[in-house]
Amino acid sequence: MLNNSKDKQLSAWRLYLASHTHLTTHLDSHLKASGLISFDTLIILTALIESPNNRLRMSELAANITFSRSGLSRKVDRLERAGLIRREPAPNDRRGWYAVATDEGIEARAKALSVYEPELENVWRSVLSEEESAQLSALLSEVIKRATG
Amino acid sequence: MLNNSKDKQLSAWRLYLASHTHLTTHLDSHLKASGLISFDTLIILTALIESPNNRLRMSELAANITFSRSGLSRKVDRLERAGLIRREPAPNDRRGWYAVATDEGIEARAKALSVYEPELENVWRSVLSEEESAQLSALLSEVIKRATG
DNA sequence: AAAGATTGATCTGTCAATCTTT
DNA sequence: AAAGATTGACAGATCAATCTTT
Repeated sequence: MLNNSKDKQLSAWRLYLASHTHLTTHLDSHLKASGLISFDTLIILTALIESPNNRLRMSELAANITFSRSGLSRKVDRLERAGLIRREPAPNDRRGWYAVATDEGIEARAKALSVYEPELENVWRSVLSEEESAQLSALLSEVIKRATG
Repeated sequence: MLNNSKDKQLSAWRLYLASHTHLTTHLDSHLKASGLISFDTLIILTALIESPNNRLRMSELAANITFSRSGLSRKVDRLERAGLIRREPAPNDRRGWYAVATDEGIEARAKALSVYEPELENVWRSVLSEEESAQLSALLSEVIKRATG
């Protein structure tokens, strides 16, 4: 009864969700326990720092991120108060703003990565061999490509 | 420079996160657009309904779920107000409570599944072949097994 | 004292409405 | 009128403190 293709998909999906929850909560708690920036903040700073001049328009940043536009405004507010990001007006469009990673933000991200990356490597290595990891990457790239293409 | 095993892991991880965000937001918006229970509620009701007598101790439910214990209390409050769940005292331990899915909750879950499952099947089929899906399931079961075992 | 669960205070997220510029 | 972004009002999540029972 549980053998048809639909149920296979449903159980694959459940595994997917369960593994995601497990891994993210583990990694996130490691960051918090070390008194570092949160995972969300890490993602935002990374998006900025990987862009030219450490900056992205609010709308571009929102597109990279899970948050709604208004949620992002508030998140950037907080990060600005914390000194990790600053806002700059867009030169050619007076409606627009850039979010820019500050030096402090760049440093905070580097510190977080120095905890996060080894731990990610640890966790990942403890659950998948290098070959399996490559297999998984290949599958997921296909997922992304077909989902967005 | 991006060829060592650590960077492979990091990029696999990014793909994993990106695909998760993409798929969950898509599916969740489908539920909301249909005026049905949220995805979180679906997960909670499913956990209850798959347990004996449609019930689980609060602490057991919390273990199945992302939420913190206090977060779960509040969520169950709301679901109780909505009539989808009721609380019953545990017979042998007067500290404890069961969360029990009501008939209305069982029905609401069935309705949500009738939207969610076909859409999940749609999405999943559009991004992975049946063989790929089986491969992914196999990999993820290993992840879960090794992460929790 | 520890376990099961809830509550108070506070922070974060979201929707709809708003403001400014195009 | 539409695009870029923020704000007000409210719902949801989280931490620590609390209460009850073991």
